Amino acid sequence: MSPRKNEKIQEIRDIRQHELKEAAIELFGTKGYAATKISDITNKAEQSHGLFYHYFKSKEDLYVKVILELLTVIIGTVDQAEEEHDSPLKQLEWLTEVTHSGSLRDGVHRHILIMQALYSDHLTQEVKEEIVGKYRFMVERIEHIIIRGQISGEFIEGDAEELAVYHLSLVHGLLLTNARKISPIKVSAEKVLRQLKRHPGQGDDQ
Amino acid sequence: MSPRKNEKIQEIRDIRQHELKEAAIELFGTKGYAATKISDITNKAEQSHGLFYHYFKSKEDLYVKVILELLTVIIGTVDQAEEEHDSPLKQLEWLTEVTHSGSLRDGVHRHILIMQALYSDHLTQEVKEEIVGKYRFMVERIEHIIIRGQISGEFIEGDAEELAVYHLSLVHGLLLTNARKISPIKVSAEKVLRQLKRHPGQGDDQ
DNA sequence: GTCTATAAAGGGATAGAC
DNA sequence: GTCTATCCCTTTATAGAC
Repeated sequence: MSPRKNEKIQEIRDIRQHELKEAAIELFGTKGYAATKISDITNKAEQSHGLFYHYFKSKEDLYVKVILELLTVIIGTVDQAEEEHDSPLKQLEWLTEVTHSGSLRDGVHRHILIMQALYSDHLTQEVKEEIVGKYRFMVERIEHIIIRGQISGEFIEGDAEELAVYHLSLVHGLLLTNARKISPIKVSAEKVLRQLKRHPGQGDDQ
Repeated sequence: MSPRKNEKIQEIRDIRQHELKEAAIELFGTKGYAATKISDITNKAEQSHGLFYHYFKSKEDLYVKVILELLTVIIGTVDQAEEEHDSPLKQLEWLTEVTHSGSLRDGVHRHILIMQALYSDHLTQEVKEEIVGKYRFMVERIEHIIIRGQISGEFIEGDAEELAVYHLSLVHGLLLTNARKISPIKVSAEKVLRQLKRHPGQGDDQ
């Protein structure tokens, strides 16, 4: 078998796996893990049922791989926010916008999926810990941005961890609210950051 | 059969049904609808598997009944907030506290369950509309409280519907964050209402 | 009203042909 | 690498005895 041939085969493998992952993200994110059937995933990815098991050991295998990849991407987004913007306020504004952007396919399902994963109880202890660890790391990064914002005077005073929880809870709550189409609103980063931003003119002892 | 006897039988029916509903609320709320087995419910309620079908037509039947009842209870809580407190700010503070109170069993699972129901897609159109209708009614009630708070000058200006969505999203996001035990915090109504409360001293043109 | 046993269906996973 | 057919376990739902 020529090296050229191997390359081609590897390319096909990558494409098929990617198709399944993309389908899975949307389905897991909307229906949840338990309610999503293998056949739902393969149908959406336009593959046969059997082929699934050529690429993933099991439904849970795919699930865990997808979650961990998404967490890595999200952490990468935090990196990007810190690289591309100077002020902590601008960093969180940009992050918030990115999180809510991409009409469905992009950011939203991915974040919803992470939330569900953190909340689910069907994973083994080890896997769960790996996921929680990555998530915690992300929260800590937000926390540090908030601390720098407090020092610069852009953000209100208070326990940074608690403020991070309030901020992320609002972001995630809005994602869920917009995911179901009941009272969808255009999320604005400025409005999200209302609860974190310092109001000039009061207690300005900087 | 004496009337006394019928009463007794009815009482047993009510108790059994209630036990199943309570168990279902906790399980649906933590594991989700699809992942919850009938046997999970009957085990928790300490009943036999078969008895379930003596009280409910199906798993979905129980689910729908529970959701609709919970929505009625939540709307009743909004009524209570308006009866027992005068100022819109106090009303929302009280509601927020009540929602996050009751260490697990009480409020929290119930609200999480509602959120999941609004977001799920396995229900028939009619049932879904009934649920969404009740939920919308609740959101409108919050909206009206916000409008009154804007008139009284307690709340910031802006589209009341949008403000209601931000408020409820934060409340729900915090419920979810606290439900998984990753970074649990003591939710304070005052902090939740930071994003809604007017800051004295700026634009005070009342 | 309550239980155990069983039927019926659904869906995850595998086998084997192409 | 891909597909169809099938296995088999899990879970919903029913039957029938007590």
